[in-house]
Amino acid sequence: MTQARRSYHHGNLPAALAEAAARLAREGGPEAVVLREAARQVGVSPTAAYRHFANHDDLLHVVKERALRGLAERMEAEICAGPRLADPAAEALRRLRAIGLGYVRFAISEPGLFRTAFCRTDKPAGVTADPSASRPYQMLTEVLDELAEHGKIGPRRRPLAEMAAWAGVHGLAALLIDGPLARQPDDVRAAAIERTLDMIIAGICQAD
Amino acid sequence: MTQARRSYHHGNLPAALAEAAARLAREGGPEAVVLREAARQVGVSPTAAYRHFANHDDLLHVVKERALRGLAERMEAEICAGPRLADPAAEALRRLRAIGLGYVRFAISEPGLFRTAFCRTDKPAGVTADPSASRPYQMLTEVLDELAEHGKIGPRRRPLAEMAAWAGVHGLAALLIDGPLARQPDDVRAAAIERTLDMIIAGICQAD
DNA sequence: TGTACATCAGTGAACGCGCGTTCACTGATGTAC
DNA sequence: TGTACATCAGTGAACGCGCGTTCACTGATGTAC
Repeated sequence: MTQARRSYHHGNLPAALAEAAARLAREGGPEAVVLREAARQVGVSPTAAYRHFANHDDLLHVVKERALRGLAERMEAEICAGPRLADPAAEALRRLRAIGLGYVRFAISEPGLFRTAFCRTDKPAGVTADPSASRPYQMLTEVLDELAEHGKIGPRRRPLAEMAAWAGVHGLAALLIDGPLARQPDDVRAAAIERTLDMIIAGICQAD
Repeated sequence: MTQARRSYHHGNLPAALAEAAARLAREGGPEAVVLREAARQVGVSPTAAYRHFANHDDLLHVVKERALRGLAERMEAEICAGPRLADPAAEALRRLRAIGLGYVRFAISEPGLFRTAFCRTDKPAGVTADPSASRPYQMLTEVLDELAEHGKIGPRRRPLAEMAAWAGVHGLAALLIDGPLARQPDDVRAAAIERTLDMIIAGICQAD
């Protein structure tokens, strides 16, 4: 895989194991992250993994953080995909929608990783530990602040708007991956995404 | 447990096993639904379960349907909890909110069952199979139709409003059970619920 | 530059565990005459 | 009412499986003199 110098026995086992584990998560979700299988794929004995990871949960934890990073990147990418608007309020609205769209698109294109990003682990990770420290959450807060600044969100409605918006896209992702929207034709799915994003934006942007 | 006639060896093993399995799900979610443990709790050999359930997935499936029924009942109860309003549009709005509140309250009070209700099984169950056939979904559709009838929802916004509303409460439930709202103090959780329900209602009820 | 030694990444065999599932069976129940 | 028999709910032992994890080890790497 990596052409890094093979100075040591393997070269870079921790990274190789994490990558294999991430691949398992990608294909089968958090349940598929099996320490022995990751070692097998790397061509190493299971014991070797314990040189670099405390235990199975530690490995899963690493994959989880990686998945959260992937989600964040997708959201940022979606923001950058569209043209910046001149009107600052309109630009903030565009960004809010882009963030939501990135969230749900990541969930659709990488359901295994998405499920892993929000799976239960012993150690709390990323979002679960302190969401406000995570990059995507900061972007969301920023956008909502701007909307409030430009009068799109009433002062009394500003608090916890992050959670409301998050709930909307998270639920949408769940319905699309596992739920009733999973087996719907693509046009219905797309329409449901539009309708839900509309709901979120209209429901968030309200005077007091 | 049940004082039913002990006409047969056990009396009513299928029901007893389903009940035990439901108890496991209630306490530990879908992962905790273990066929051998259910048999153990009922005081019967694991083999006996196979007289009444095709396999493990079949048992889980039964618990899942049961959980979905519990969710539906909670939603109905929440509708009945409040006083009926004279104005039909206001009454429809009240019901919409009550349905959402019932959904999230069930998730909070019975997280294990809630997670089981939406867990993945081989056989598609209840909601997943055909949501429109389920009782709560019908209630939701009914309420939304009334709102559209009274001009609260524009005709072009009516389609897929069910999914948008569902996404909102489902995501909220997820954030409250596993996510960032799980470890927040009760007042924050309550405020987040209010804020999200407000968002859903305002976002659903819009003219074209 | 060469050698002795400490370090540490990886091995191989084994552990206990608990699961879902199957087998041939037992013994209680209900039924036909 | 009594008896022979079919039915079928439940037993007990065992299966293979794959997991996470631990043990004492080997052998390659880097380092001090």
